[in-house]
Amino acid sequence: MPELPEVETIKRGLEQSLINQTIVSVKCHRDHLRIPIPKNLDSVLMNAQIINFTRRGKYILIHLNNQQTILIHLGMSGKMIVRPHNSSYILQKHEHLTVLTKEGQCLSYIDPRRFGMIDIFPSNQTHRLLVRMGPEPIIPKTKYSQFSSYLYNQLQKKKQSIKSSLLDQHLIAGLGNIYVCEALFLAEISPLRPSNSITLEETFHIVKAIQTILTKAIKAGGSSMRDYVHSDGKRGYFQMQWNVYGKEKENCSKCLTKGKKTLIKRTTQAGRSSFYCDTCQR
DNA sequence: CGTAACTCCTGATGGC
DNA sequence: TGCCATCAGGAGTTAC
Repeated sequence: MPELPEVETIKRGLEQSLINQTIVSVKCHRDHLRIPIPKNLDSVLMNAQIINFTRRGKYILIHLNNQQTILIHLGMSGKMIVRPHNSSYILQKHEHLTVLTKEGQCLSYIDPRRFGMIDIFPSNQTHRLLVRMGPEPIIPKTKYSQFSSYLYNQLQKKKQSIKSSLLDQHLIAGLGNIYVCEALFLAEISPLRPSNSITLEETFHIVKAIQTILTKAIKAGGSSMRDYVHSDGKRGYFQMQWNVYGKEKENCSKCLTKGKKTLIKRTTQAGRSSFYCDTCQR
């Protein structure tokens, strides 16, 4: 389940191994993922040169020199792997797209659960799925106040839980279940709180916590990329130490440092698990 | 308009 | 050991 840091890590990997390369082979092994894979994907990619890669929220954009951009989402189980191409290549299980470059690299899109998507749109436009997306959460310190005001104003309009709001990509881009749980723990805010009960000061804490957790995760992802040939987002997760996510019934680390023993709780919100410490998080 | 439920999918896990 | 039920979850879409 790649979230912003994993997607960023993958994007950087792709950047380092594929930029300026020319696509000479495209093999699509399936007609749809979450949405149909465009029928003209082959013809758009064929002979195109890759200008660069960007990321927007959890989407990766591949900008081509033919005025077309490829939009990629990894869903929950998607990954992209780049490796040198050789003739003994064996198709991976759930590999839906294979792209070869003139320079000898092989890019594979693999997604067992097929919640991901691949689409094409003209480079001078914004893809419809990106139009209403909220701002990127990683910002310079000088913009924390401005961002907090924006977020606070949005939260004031919402009755749903702060947990659900932070997962809403239209409010903030890039956060998934794990990082929302962790950010709320750092900010000492209960995931159960109604969004409109969060004060401006608390919003500021949340904004800071999001910065901290995402920056740390990207760093972990970057350092865990053995070499840029592999663009496997999961590796980033493995390096991270979670405080609450997946830690139901384990001791809260923050409480332990204060000599208290509190067990992490798990609850379900909007069909997703939330993990939190009800002593630290209020 | 906002919110919640529904939907897609496979692999891992737990109970019997 | 096998089989079934359950869960995991991103996010667009639909329904209310």
